[in-house]
Amino acid sequence: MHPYEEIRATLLRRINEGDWPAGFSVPGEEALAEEFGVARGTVRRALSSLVDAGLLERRRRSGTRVMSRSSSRSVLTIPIVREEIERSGRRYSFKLLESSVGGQKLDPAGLFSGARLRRLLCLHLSDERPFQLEERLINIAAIPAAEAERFAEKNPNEWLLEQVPFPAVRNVLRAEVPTLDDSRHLRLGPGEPVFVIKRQTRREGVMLTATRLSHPGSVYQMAAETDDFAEDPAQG
Amino acid sequence: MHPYEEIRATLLRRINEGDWPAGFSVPGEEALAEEFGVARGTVRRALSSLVDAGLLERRRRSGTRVMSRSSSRSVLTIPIVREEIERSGRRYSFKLLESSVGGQKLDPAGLFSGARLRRLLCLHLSDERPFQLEERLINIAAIPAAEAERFAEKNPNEWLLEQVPFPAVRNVLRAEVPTLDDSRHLRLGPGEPVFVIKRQTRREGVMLTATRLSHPGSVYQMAAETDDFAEDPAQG
DNA sequence: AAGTGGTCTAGACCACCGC
DNA sequence: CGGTGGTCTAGACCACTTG
Repeated sequence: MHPYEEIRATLLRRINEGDWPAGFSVPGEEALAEEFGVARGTVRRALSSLVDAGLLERRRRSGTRVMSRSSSRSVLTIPIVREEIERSGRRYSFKLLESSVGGQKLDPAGLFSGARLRRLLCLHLSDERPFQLEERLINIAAIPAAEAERFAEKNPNEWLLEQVPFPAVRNVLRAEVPTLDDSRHLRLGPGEPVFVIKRQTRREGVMLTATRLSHPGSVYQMAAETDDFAEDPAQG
Repeated sequence: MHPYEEIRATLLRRINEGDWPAGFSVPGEEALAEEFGVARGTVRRALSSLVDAGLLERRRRSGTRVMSRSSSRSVLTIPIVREEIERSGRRYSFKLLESSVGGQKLDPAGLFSGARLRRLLCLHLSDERPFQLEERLINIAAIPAAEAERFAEKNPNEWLLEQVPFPAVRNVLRAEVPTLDDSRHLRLGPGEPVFVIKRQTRREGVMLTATRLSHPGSVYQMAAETDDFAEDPAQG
């Protein structure tokens, strides 16, 4: 175990066991470096890790303080539909149900401020069973190739990742009563809700896509963990 | 803008514009340091940031490569119920509905491997309207004070955060048909689904709590963003 | 065996901000 | 103004893994 890991673990223990309660003013970096017998950079690295995790807050001149935990940050890993299905041992396929090109009438919420848009409705299947219904708007000005693309081989999701591999993404998660399209295409049980992800992607401030993904509630779930959860295996 | 930020932005552009496609072998840290005219530590910092974001992968001896984006990692911020409600300008209150102490019969899934458990059923209200139903199991061996606590002033959530401020957390999110308890307490509309969070917390490998949180689907949603989303404001 | 990334050091200077 | 954290440097040595 490296020095910075031990220092991180020590500081974490002091916080979680109440030695350093919320609001406590942590010794300066120079002082900690002396206490642990390391260079300032090493103790800084341990502190940074705890700042990223939301346990500490640093401010110039006034020093480092223990945060009161008002929220926890978990990492939500959002897989690619096809890979998610194939990893579970099922066969993936998709159908393009609707496709059109247009302007503001496709974007009632005004997210794209009037740009020309490609609209797609696409169903993703797991072993021939409906798994995800995707309704997507793509900004043609930002991604010109989106106007003519047929989406015959590649699904819109993966095609877009080739155009812009790592956009900035925002997801909103909801439990909803199925829409008409949902009921038509997802083959839901009676009373079954849908798990909805509303996603926006941007690159350098320009809105690229807005998407609504709906899934049968009985077959879909997402997991989110704090960074330390995986490194902290349950005891047998 | 600091050198490491500019370097990060440059590398990001090379990846997103296809100069460095998935699988591409990035020049070594020494070479990049020379290209940008900085110390190796500085270029390393930019690389680390992209590794954390999932864009790059580093391996000793074989070098740094561009990842193919098989998933995206978003940060899910999970607020404290009371603060979430009060921030929206409403009045928070809660009711302890059921409370008991027992062993394995409370834990059919066997998560706690037979430990003595405290079980709570608790309703959280926003302006007197049901907002969240909480069913929680607490490991008494790990948190002895949980056996006798009355939860009269503080709700279980916040009381536990005083005992263990920063546990490791795993959340599973689902859209579900309401259970009997949900319908009884959440005052749901006809056909309205519930948004369910199943949460486990651990500290140093020991399971602390297992909780099911259910919310009326019509009033609840969660948001998850990539790190760069906030820094990348939409254009007017 | 060698070359890559991973860690650490000792020091310098800067930027912010509370006093 | 002074003291804190923030950035950067130049160099050393280590650890892993692949050829």
